[in-house]
Amino acid sequence: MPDAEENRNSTIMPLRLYNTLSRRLQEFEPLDPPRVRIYACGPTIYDFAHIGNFRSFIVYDLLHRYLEWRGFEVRFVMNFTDVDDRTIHAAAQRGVRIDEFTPPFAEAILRDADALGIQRVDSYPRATDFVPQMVEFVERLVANGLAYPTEEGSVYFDISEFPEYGKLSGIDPDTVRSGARVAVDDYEKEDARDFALWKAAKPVDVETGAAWDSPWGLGRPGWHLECSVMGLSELGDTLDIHLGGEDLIFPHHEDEIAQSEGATGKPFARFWLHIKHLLLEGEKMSKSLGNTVSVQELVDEGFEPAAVRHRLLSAQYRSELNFTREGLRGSAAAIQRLVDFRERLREVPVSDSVQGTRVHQLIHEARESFQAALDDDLNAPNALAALFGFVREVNAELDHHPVIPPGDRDATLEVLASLDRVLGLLEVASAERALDSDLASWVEERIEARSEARVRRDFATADRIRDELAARGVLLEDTPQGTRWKVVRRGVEPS
RNA sequence: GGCGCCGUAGCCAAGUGGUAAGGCAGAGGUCUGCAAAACCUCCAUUCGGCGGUUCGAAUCCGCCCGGCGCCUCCA
Repeated sequence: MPDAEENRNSTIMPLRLYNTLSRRLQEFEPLDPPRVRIYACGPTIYDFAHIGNFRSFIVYDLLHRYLEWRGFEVRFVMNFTDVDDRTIHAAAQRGVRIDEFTPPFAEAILRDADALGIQRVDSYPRATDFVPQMVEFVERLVANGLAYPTEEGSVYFDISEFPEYGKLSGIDPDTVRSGARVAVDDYEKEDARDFALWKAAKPVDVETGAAWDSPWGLGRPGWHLECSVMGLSELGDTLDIHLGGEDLIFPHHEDEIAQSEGATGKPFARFWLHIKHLLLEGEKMSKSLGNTVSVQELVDEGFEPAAVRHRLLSAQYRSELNFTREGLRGSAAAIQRLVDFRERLREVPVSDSVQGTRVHQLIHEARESFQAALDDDLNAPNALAALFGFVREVNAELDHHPVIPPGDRDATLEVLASLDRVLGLLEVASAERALDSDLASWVEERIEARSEARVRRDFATADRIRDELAARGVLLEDTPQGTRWKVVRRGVEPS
């Protein structure tokens, strides 16, 4: 049975999401059901992404998967910012053009995203592909009296013409502290709070290929403008959901609203969701502190991507997540528990002539609480609790029923797969555990030798073989159906 | 200075008025040649501290302590 149909029909409770705009939990219903249009602020591709970026991307993915599981038809767009101050300066430092400089970072991010089981979205627009639309958009704002060009060839948004400015962040523009960061701005705005839509080209922009012709001369789009134009171009005037990191609320998203609504006269995004930053080993992680860690580095340390995924899902997206190695080891164990559970089900002896188990009841309860958890503003920790509670209960049933009806087994495997279409944990773990056949046949050969030794009751030999396999990361389990084996990777041991 | 968030067991983390989910780690037990896996039992009379409201508070209010975010281009 397809999830979408089943879950949509069984839906009693609405999905509620915390909307930064209203500062409340709100029932989510798309403008044009069952279609949902989502725009997520993606990374600026001037460097490799760290685990903090991926917390956001994992939450984007959780929402994406859950909406689909819920039966919505999702169109999901995430941009790559490939022209802004940072990409230009980084490219200039290396003496290359931005179009040579940025692509490898986008590729690296997608590679890590794939490893973490983040579903590819429908479109990954790059700002540089939308410059004509951006110019046109700025012209509209100027025509609407919301923007003004300067003599040097920049165009600024005039926030005094947009009374609702501040409605997302709650910031009153009149009280914005005129701080050091404003002072470094070397452009000629009418008001320090106005923001650049279009920036007159500087020599470094031209050198790095980051300058385009416009009615105001050679220049380049401002960062805020890029996201508005990509979002509107790809999804239409009103988005159902706009996603981003909490740091983007102000000014980035505030400015997106001002521009977009100023240009279209329609609400830009109905729901704004913001993902809280994570802590790394109890400390703020940032490039300036030099304590960032990447997905690849964690993999090199011996952690599996499925464990990283589990850890990133282990806190609700609006609460702080303390990302630690110790926690990651716990996640690896949790993943192993799931993998073992599925394996146990796949191998459980079945017969039509035995009494049924409680699994149908357990399945019902698990689905209910799983959905209730995610309906509650994507409470992934509670969804995980529902899953693990189910695993424990079914394991207990299996302990009491060595043989079960095939329907019980199939239904259990089915619900496991269904919940995992949202969580993606088994999906990622399975991809990781695909083994080369050489290792597999060697392991099979050693197990055969060990089994023979056990039959002879030569346990010394049997244990030696088991140790030999363990040294290669292969663990054995003797079951009534014979010896099972698995490869485990739990990350580095604590020092 | 302005706006806002958080502090729950060894670790991670749910719970926002009715008497503390889940995962990891740990202890004991069942099973096993021994293990592993699985299951069972135990593991916070208590939720940073002190007051207050209430029949009842981790949950609401106040103060204090500690940690943190944003305030013009950091997910």
